[in-house]
Amino acid sequence: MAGTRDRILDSGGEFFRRQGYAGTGVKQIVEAASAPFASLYHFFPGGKEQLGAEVIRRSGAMYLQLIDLVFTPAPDVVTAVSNFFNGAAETLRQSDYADACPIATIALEVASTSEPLREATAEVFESWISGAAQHFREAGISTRKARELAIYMIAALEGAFVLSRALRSTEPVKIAGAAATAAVRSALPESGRQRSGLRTGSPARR
Amino acid sequence: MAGTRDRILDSGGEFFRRQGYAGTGVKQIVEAASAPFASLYHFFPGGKEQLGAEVIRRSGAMYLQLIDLVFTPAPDVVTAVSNFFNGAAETLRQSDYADACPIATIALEVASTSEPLREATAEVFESWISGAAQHFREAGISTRKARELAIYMIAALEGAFVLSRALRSTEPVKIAGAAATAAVRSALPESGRQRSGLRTGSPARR
DNA sequence: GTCTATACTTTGATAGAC
DNA sequence: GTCTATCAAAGTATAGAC
Repeated sequence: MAGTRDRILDSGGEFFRRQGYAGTGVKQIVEAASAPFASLYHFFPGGKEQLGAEVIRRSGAMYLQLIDLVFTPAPDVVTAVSNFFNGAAETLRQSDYADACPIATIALEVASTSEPLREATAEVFESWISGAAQHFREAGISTRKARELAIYMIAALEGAFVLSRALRSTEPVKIAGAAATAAVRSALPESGRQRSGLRTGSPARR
Repeated sequence: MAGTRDRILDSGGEFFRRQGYAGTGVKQIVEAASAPFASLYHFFPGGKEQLGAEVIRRSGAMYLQLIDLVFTPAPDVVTAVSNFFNGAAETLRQSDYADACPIATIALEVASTSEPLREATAEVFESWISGAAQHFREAGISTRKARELAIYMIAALEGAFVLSRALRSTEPVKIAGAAATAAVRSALPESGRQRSGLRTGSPARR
């Protein structure tokens, strides 16, 4: 049984992802969370903005776990990237194109309207970039190139989400996935193209 | 002197792009447009949603013109793509990371909340895809591959916008631009890699 | 087409009893 | 921590005179 505070955070996360930050009312959030209205301001004295910031960081941390969950067991990074995009496409389809990135809508909304929230989204994106880059480095890619690939992969996914949700088609995600996969493959060191996922000699991750 | 109706559309476009659809009030729009409040419902009997739909289509048409404006005079499509991303990065920087895609924020907001607006964003994205694909075809790329490249380029740009606005850095746009440029280059037919922009024998465009 | 005024709803947020 | 009641403000939208 999740606590009231957690239920509010979960509920907020769902609404913000699907309807955006400005488009979601705090009353709607607490109602769906089966929480008393006053609890919102009890747990989040900073009101909607504090709730938004915590939702962003919480959703961001969960998505980072998902990245690791896909990359770690994969035989190599190329397969991991492919699986990542394929999984995203499947989630998109199953949710009727509602569930894509948990913070992209908020990120665009608040980028020029709320510094605290903008910073929260920036921290999350930075954590994803670091996380993905780490996996690329472990595949033998240079630090600099690994970060570029990570930024590029996340950008391709985010942009594909925008198109796929608007067009109601998984085509953009699939095309972006193919492109990202190809980019990662061509960035692998020669020796790594056959067994890129090998983690011999690497210290514990992160 | 622009008409009242046009001023309202322009004003709405600016606010929607920067603050999103739900985050912008109609009063704010007409006030900034120096238009009487009643004019809004005179010109847009469908209220905010009709205004939103027209803003989306209007902004989309203008951005399509921008695509053509960048691609047409470029010596080749590779240069065109590079210029396109560089221009976007410059606009982003000059506007303090406020002006990126005119409809991306709205697109994510309405994808699961308003079918009329979602359809408007879908039409716009489809027009951009067709427009960009046309330029790629003229460079000798197959119809199917040209569409894929167009989708991919737009997705990379949209996603890079999300990251760049959140991180307040042009790095993502530049990295995505480099990747998109490379993808287009490698898709060119052998004979076209030296003189890809040559439009000999092509019929009038669009 | 524009003006003033207003209806109605929802918003985020608070007070005070329990 | 939760309840009920309530607040002021902002939201969209409309009416009717000019």
